[in-house]
Amino acid sequence: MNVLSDHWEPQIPVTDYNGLTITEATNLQNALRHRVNLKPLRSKIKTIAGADISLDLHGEIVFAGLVILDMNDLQPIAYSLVTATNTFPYVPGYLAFREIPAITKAFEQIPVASRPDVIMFDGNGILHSRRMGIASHFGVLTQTVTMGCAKKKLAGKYTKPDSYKGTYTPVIDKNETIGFALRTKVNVKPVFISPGNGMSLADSISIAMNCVRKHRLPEPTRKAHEFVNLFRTGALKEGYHEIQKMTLF
DNA sequence: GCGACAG
DNA sequence: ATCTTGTCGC
Repeated sequence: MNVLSDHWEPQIPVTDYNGLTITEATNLQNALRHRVNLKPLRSKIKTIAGADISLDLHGEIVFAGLVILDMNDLQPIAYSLVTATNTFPYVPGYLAFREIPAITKAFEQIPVASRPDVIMFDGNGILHSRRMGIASHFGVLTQTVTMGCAKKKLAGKYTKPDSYKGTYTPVIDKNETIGFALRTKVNVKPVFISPGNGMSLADSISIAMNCVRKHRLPEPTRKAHEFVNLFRTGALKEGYHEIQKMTLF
């Protein structure tokens, strides 16, 4: 079956991009972009996960993970960690092909009943020249609600938001708003927020702001980065784990 | 041709 | 992304 076919429905996510050429990758992005859903979220979200990867010295082994947080207090309640072999090089605009295979593996390891309402990626959603950043790509493949939070701009133009925390400006490409530059900390470089799939532009900026605490990066992405690094250095083990809630008495 | 360029 | 030391500031 050809994944580029218009009639192909994503049931079992395609996660093997081994040997794909950039031209083929571009074609896949152009085929998937029409499947992105940017309608407003309908239900209130209870949990949100951060997704990220970490690489070993040579960049051959991928340590991937998702950390699920309770939306109320942004505390981690579970995490899923896996390793995978690296197959695709890093090419700006094609990050999805490098990270999605491993992240999908980690996602599928989470029991269906425990899967997060939203997944925040360390990268972009539609803030991409073909509107197909890693968050949108993953969201379409797995039919999940996703968004992106990148540390650097990938596409579009924007004016610097004011130095105050919580201010943001639109990132515009071809006369279209594709995301926002959000100041999460006073006098600190903004982060770039965009919807991935299953939510609107307004939803993405709203959720991002609700996930910011004391740091530049929103908690989901920050925790995901922290956990995959603990995994790479051996402090955490592969698998799906639930975190016991701290009881005070 | 030149500048830009997620992780 | 990863490696790497000190330093400035809350």
